[in-house]
Amino acid sequence: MENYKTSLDAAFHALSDPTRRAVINRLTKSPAPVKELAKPFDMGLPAFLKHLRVLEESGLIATEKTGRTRTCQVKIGRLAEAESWLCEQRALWQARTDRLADYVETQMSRDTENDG
Amino acid sequence: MENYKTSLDAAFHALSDPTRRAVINRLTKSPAPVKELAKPFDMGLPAFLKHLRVLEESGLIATEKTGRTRTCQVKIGRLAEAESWLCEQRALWQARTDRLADYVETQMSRDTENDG
DNA sequence: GTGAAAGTTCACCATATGGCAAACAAAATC
DNA sequence: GATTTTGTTTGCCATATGGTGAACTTTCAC
Repeated sequence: MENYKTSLDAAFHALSDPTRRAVINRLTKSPAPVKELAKPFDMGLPAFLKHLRVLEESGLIATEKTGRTRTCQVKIGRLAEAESWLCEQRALWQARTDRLADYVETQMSRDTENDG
Repeated sequence: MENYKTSLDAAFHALSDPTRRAVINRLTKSPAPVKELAKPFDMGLPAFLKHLRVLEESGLIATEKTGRTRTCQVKIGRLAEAESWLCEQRALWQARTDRLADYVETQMSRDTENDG
């Protein structure tokens, strides 16, 4: 497995796979054991366990084994970190487009002055 | 290059690399040509171009060549799509924890009734 | 205590990723 | 028109990813 340096690397990587996103989506509704999580997917348990491990190592889910079943649940913090990063980028972009709109407006009113 | 089925696959994959996230961050401030974008990074142009292509194929940026320079800019829509997905998951999780809190509260008040 | 259930580990495979160096193309500059 | 600048293509490499089947462990139920 690759060593993702930052938590964002690992979180976004984990989210880039549809199986893993579906698992997250399922887990937002309630915690669940491995077998139930794996049921909707057309792949063997070993492959599915790899996905779970990617999710766990990214910090997007936590798992705990009691008896012979392993229960998984979402850790909302990591999800929120990723969301924050995206929000920040959108805010920066928005700030720029706002400044640009201001500038264009200023130019237009200046042109109007010159015309009048 | 892998064929990501959905735009979310491609977007999250693109965002899982620190170089590519840095490029997005830079581009939120203003469009820029390839060479300027590549300057902060300790890698050759060919490697950097691969990153740019991943970003472009994911729809997170658009590029246009005029003369010998290629100018890149953020496409905010894709960023917003990814953010929306995360927001949705958080909302689902929140809804559940709210229901859970309600339930616990109900149980507690019932217990109090039984106690009194 | 036998057997099924739920995970887990292992060895293996094809393909994708992320980097390099070198050669090339096209446009701007002198 | 020779040179530099900017980007592009090509071939190559090591490692990561996402899957498989087979063997194994532990726990639960009978």
